[in-house]
Amino acid sequence: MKRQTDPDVLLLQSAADPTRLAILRQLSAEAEVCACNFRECCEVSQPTVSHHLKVLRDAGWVAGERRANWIYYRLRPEAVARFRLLAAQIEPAAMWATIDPPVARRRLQVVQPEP
Amino acid sequence: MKRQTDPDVLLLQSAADPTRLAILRQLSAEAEVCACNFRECCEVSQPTVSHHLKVLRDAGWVAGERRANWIYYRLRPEAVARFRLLAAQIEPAAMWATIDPPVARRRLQVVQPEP
DNA sequence: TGACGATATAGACACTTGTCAATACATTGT
DNA sequence: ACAATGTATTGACAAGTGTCTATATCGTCA
Repeated sequence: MKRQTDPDVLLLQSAADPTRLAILRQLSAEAEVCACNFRECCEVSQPTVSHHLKVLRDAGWVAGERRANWIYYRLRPEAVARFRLLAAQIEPAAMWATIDPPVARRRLQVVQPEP
Repeated sequence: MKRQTDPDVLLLQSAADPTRLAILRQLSAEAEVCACNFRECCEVSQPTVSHHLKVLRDAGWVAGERRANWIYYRLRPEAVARFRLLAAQIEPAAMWATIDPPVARRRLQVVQPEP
């Protein structure tokens, strides 16, 4: 497969799973959630929760803080900000971009992700 | 794997690929792109481009219009809007959500995706 | 009609991913 | 030190994904 060094792709991939999106939604509603509570909203086993939390941690989406036996997770604002920036960049191009005649095979100015 | 009936997950999954994100970015810059031109920005074969365009079409991200031999693709504003709504919903919860004492094992109010 | 170019589909293959059971690790309390 | 509880890791497996080559389909033009 293609190497995915693009951090935006990583951000999207880590969010693009039912269980992980449920975790992100829960963290949007509660600010701080104990790891032990994610089993309820996701209906998966404890190791699976742990696995998904690791994916989200590695992608920068969440951070966990240990308190006694429990680890409380929260959203990382940097990831949220990056995600919103990405969402803002995906938009129908302005109308003036279509005025040139539709010439097939013309050379594209390839779009690059933001560093 | 878990069934993914959640349309937001579908939207994310279809965007979470280097080639497809490149396509979406190109369409954000150009409003209308001939299918034949995507090979340049993605460096993949023609069938692969076609495959990814199908994924994006099925997810509602893009629509193609045939003109003579060529098919011109553009972003669908509905998908863009849905994506932005999703991005707006993922956010660090408000501070007042943390005032209750951190009780492990408390019952969660499970967050559901918007219909 | 037939040739040509653009796009889509089919099939195959390597690789990745999500899941679980079993186990290890960490922290608290007896 | 030991038991109990929460979390992480390991290893295995089925299922999904991205890519290609080969081929089919669609539209245009001579």
